Amino acid sequence: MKNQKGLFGDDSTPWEQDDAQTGLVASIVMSTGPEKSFDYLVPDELVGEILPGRRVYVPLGRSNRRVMAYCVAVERKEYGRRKLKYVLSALDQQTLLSSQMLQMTQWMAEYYLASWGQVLDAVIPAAVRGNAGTREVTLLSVPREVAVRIATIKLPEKQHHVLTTLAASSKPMTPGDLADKCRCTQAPITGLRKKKLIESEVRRVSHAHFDEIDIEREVAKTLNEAQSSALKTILAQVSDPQPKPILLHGVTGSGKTEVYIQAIEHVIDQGKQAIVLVPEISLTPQTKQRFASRFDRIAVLHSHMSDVERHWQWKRIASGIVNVVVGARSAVFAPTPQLGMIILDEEHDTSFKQDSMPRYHAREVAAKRAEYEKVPLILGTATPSLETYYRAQEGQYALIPMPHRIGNRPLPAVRTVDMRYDKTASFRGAISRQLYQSMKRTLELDGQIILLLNRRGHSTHIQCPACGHLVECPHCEIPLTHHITDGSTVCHYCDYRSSAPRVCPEPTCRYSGIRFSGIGTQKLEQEVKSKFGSYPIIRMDSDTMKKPGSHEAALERFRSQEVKILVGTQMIAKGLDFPNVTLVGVINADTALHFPDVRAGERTFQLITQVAGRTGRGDLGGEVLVQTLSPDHPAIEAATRHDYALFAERELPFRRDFQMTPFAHMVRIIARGPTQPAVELFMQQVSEELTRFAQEQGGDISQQGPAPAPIEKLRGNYRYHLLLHSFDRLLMRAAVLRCREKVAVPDDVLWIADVDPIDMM
DNA sequence: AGCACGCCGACT
DNA sequence: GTCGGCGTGCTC
Repeated sequence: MKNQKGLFGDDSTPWEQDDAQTGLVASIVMSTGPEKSFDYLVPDELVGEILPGRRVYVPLGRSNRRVMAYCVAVERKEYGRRKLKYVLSALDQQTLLSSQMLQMTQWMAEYYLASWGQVLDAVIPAAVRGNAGTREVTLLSVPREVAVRIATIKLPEKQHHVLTTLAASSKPMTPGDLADKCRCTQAPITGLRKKKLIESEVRRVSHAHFDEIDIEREVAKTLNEAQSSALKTILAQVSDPQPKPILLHGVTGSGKTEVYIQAIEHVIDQGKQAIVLVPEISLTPQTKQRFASRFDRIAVLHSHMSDVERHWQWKRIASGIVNVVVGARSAVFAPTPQLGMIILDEEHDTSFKQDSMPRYHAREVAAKRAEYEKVPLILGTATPSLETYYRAQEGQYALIPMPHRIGNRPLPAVRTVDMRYDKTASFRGAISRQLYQSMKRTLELDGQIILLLNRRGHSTHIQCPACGHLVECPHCEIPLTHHITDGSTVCHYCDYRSSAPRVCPEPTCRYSGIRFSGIGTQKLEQEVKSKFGSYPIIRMDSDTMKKPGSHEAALERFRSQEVKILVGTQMIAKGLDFPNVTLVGVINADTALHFPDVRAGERTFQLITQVAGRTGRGDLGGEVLVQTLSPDHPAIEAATRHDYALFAERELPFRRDFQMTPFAHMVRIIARGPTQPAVELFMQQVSEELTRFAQEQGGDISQQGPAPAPIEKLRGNYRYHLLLHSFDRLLMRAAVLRCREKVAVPDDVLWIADVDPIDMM
């Protein structure tokens, strides 16, 4: 290309051009590079091809290098005296994003401090962007005016045969197919194309085909009174022009899924689609089948899908063929053309939060999408997140309580086992005498047992085994982390440091055996084997469940009752429905409780409640034993009583006082790099800039840290973090943006801002 | 993110 | 004189 300046007419400086110009202007955003949006002119020949929600190529910079970008708006408007370049070409022949999706992604970019383009990259699967499983083909057809006079055209024999064959075909053909059918080479075809008797079109076609899941049909179940009433409330929102999100707060086993299914049936009757979001781990065949047995034309999206299939499913959904989309987190972006409802099951589940940029929470994104599409969002759970519960309390969300199980089955009795006294009884294992006896009794009655142990490698808090006293930071009330190497303790929130106590600091106790404890599932498995060697046992944790399909296989062995005892981490706490499970044992309820995390109590409550819900589902009843060193902890106590309201009542004031969710907004800043001092210094500078900004603005932003992250070193990188709290979201956002602008980042340091953080490690 | 520009030191 | 190091700033 020659002198690019010439492209823009004259080279006069802006102040020489008085009149503002008008034209068709496309706003575009890039996924990489500058974050702001750019304006380009749409050339006449591309009008109708350059549309919002499609990708385009544009020239950028002095060298006019060709970059890919998303078109987010097209508008005929005055663009002042600026010189605008022209869009080069369109990349997509179809629109990838509806206007609501564009709005929603713009909101995501603003809220999660990401660039719009980066969000769009996360929303459109790479498989779709790359047109996986398709290829370009040339399709030949006979123009109408040629077809009518075909008999009158004088042609060599071969060409005539080819032309009549093609004209007789109902569909356009590829050159290869046509040649095969006419038993000739490409030569006559090329001849006809040259004579303009055959026209060609280049199109992208998919060669992929996947069979629909063929599953036994199931008929609708009759709803009980609570379910019918829930359905009625939901349907009222469906017909509301401005529907509210709904919290379906139903205890484990209250029959929420059947309510979802019947609500979806109504949505489908209206010719609309529903999206069902489930936690990552729940995408096991059971969930799949539950929905597939009730709906035709369902798309199940899961993480182990090939690019080709993902693209194929995306296209199917976009075409409107699919009635129901079931999937994890990212299914919230499913391109349903006429969305009628979003359901988010197990609303409290942390796997709805994305752990890479943009770090969105599917629940929040779903709420936004539902708002823009004017459809109801149904949040179902037995243990709502406090964020959702608080919104329901405030009337922002509608609330449907379902406090009883189906068939009025009682919730299982939950008993705590106070582990503080086992030490004196010269007992050293992970299984207390009470639990041992219950297990023995259960096995004798041919029942099944689930043992939960939430082992984490770094559960290095210090707790007195005699009195249960926990060593906490004097400033944050967060458990101090014990460093075995140098005998020190650190608060990973505010960096308070002291040396590890030799005796229990509790004046009435002073026990000299104070230590940090930790036992993993592997060790537990051994202990169970030595005690109940004659019974088959299976262990499920991330170590034993690495192979794809192993999860399903393990659960099948348990379902068939071949295996009597299931030992595992929190992956076994969710959604399993085995009527023969009559005993659940929580080996150490305190592991989640003493995480250096603002939600530690909430997590503990949820975990115990959810795992307790795995029993008492059949006619045999069920019992739950919770082993703990802190039986009086509010979260554990509330969980043993199945009393969510009690838990919330105690936890919310604490959250308010400490300026935490759901009252205040939080942003966690994490930096990492291969050299510890560089990361530490950088975070110091970030912290100073934040303080300066807050002072300058006279706003209230509180800071915890910087401190080394609980996982101080990960894959060779030192990690530091810093937690911001504020009631003013926009102020805090501005503070982070200021740091991005002002604080110089060393080459080997990487940092990110996590909005509404969940993972504090 | 790229890429040009530009302002310094080392070389034919 | 000019080749090339990478710090700075802009890209519709």
